[in-house]
Amino acid sequence: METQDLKKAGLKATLPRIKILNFLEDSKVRHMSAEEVYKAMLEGGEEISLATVYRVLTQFEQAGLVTRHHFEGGHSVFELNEGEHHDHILCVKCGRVDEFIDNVIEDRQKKIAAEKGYDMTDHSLYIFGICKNCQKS
Amino acid sequence: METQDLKKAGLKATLPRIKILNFLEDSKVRHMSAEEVYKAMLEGGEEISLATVYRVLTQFEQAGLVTRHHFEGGHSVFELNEGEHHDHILCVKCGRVDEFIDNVIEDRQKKIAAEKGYDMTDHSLYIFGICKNCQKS
DNA sequence: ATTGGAATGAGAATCTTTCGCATTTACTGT
DNA sequence: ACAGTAAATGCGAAAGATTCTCATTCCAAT
Repeated sequence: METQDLKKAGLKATLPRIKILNFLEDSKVRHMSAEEVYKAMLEGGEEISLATVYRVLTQFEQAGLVTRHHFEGGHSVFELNEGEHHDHILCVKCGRVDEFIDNVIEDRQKKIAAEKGYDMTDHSLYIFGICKNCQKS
Repeated sequence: METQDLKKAGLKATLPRIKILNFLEDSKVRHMSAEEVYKAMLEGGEEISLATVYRVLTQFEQAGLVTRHHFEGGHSVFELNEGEHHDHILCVKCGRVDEFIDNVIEDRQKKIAAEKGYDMTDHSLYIFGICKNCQKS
């Protein structure tokens, strides 16, 4: 029940929040912009305002339910937090996204932050390249 | 002579481009938004249009003269390419930016790209944390 | 000096995201 | 179940960053 998840996260279980959370959980696509969530809701016959989608996604982010990624072109995409932390590798030609976890890198980052006198809170790592498919063409 | 640098980069040596390149080279600050470059030019008594600043910075990016970073809040900053590649660690409180290079991480990235079948072209790594100064307060 | 094509200036337009405020909704105690 | 209250939503307007349009100007090769 999503209601429980929301309350656990300290959020009132309102209809828009339940619908959006549901949608993110059911969606096959892992990275969605606010606009895409909004459109998908409308197509699903749900009445919702774009402003609310933004508000809810921001709240979800603060509550730790989703992660916001800043992509090119000045727009953000959101990703439901499930399973472990991971980083991304993406194809600059077709936009394909893969995920990976690498403990060596994770550890080095902590070490570097410490060396520089930082108390590390987070990090963001993207590898860009050309995926197997796009290399053929 | 900046004129040469521009021509080498395949760009016509126009006044706005020369002025902006000059400014980036002389500036103490390494990371500048288009708006900041624009304001600095105006204050320096140079007549220039904001649209041109954007155009020129984008061209510089394509020509490999500068690197564009996508920061929070949906705005970009530009950094003159000089010296070696490096990554960034930044303070989430005061916005301070430090730089670092770590060959262990660089190597792991190449390895990961290869494993996933990607031909790696680039990467982007940011560590976020609280800097020494901000930890006190 | 002349000229064709690229670059610029100015402001409008676009895109993403946020804000303000009137209305509605969800939780609390009755 | 019911009313009260604070929080959440919808809507359109607004903001901020970036891009576009097109008339004018500049560069560089002749």
